[in-house]
Amino acid sequence: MNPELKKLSEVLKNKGQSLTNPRKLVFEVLSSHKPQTMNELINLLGKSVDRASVYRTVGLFESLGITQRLALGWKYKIELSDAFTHHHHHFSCMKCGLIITLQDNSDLEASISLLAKSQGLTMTDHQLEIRGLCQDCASST
Amino acid sequence: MNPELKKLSEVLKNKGQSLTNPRKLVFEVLSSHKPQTMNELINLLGKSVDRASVYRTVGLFESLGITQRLALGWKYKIELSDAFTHHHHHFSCMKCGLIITLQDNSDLEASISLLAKSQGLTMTDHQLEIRGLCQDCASST
DNA sequence: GCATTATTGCGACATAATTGCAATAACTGG
DNA sequence: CCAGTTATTGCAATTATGTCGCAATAATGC
Repeated sequence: MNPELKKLSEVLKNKGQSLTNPRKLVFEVLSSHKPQTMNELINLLGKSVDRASVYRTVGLFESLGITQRLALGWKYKIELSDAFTHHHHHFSCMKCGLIITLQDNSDLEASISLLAKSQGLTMTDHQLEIRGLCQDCASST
Repeated sequence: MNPELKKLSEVLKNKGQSLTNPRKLVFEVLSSHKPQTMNELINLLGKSVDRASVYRTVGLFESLGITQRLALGWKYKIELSDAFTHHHHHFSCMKCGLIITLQDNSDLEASISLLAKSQGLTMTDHQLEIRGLCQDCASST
């Protein structure tokens, strides 16, 4: 069992949830692909996991903090949460739809938590999407 | 005609689009309310604008840069774009659903554009959502 | 392994979004 | 300011997306 899957198994067990086949499959698709819309997820899984179960699994994963949903482009997408990947932000190319993962930046993170703190807000999470044109699209315009 | 509406009229005319009543109404609701989900928008407009026309209008507004959609909490919401309001970010309380508008912060904005630039990306737009607990919910826990 | 309990897949339902088309309203030139 | 032209609307039908109850099935603890 690969280490990622092992971690999933532990998280589930900790919360009194079982590691079922559909959950493994959903997790595997999420760990081997970029952020997915629900439909992409459902299509990738084909008939190996039922539509309803995909929704239920994603709902469970979200409530356990295994995945997070975020808005990219125009659709919301699902990706593994920071506990399974490294915290990052996203860039979406509005022309070709390319999504780029942007690595963490301490200045940025500091500004964000400062902003929350200055308003007396308790931040658990945040997400930033930068939209624009990727290098290829920008140069071919 | 109020100045906001005047601006809308100009933008539409510039793009060869007409200023129709439904478009005015949708715009008015958006300028006098916090970010709206499609359904909130549809309900607020009642039978004065048909469901389908609300979708079509929002689609048009988005393509012209009059509105932008953003994911807050778990739902998509529509708001006027930066050209009609001031640039800002959002905080969503994950307990009570409260949405707070966060005023611009130059450090933050600088970090964001730097991040994009360092990757050779052309940024046209960005959005940040901070999630957590508002003051009331944090203190009543 | 076997019993217990949670989870799944299926079909039915509910809600959200899109489309074709005839009726209507907005813009243009006179 | 009016009539002709063209885009836009409202309506009804359709499709897509998400949810639910329940019997069959699979996972866990012993």
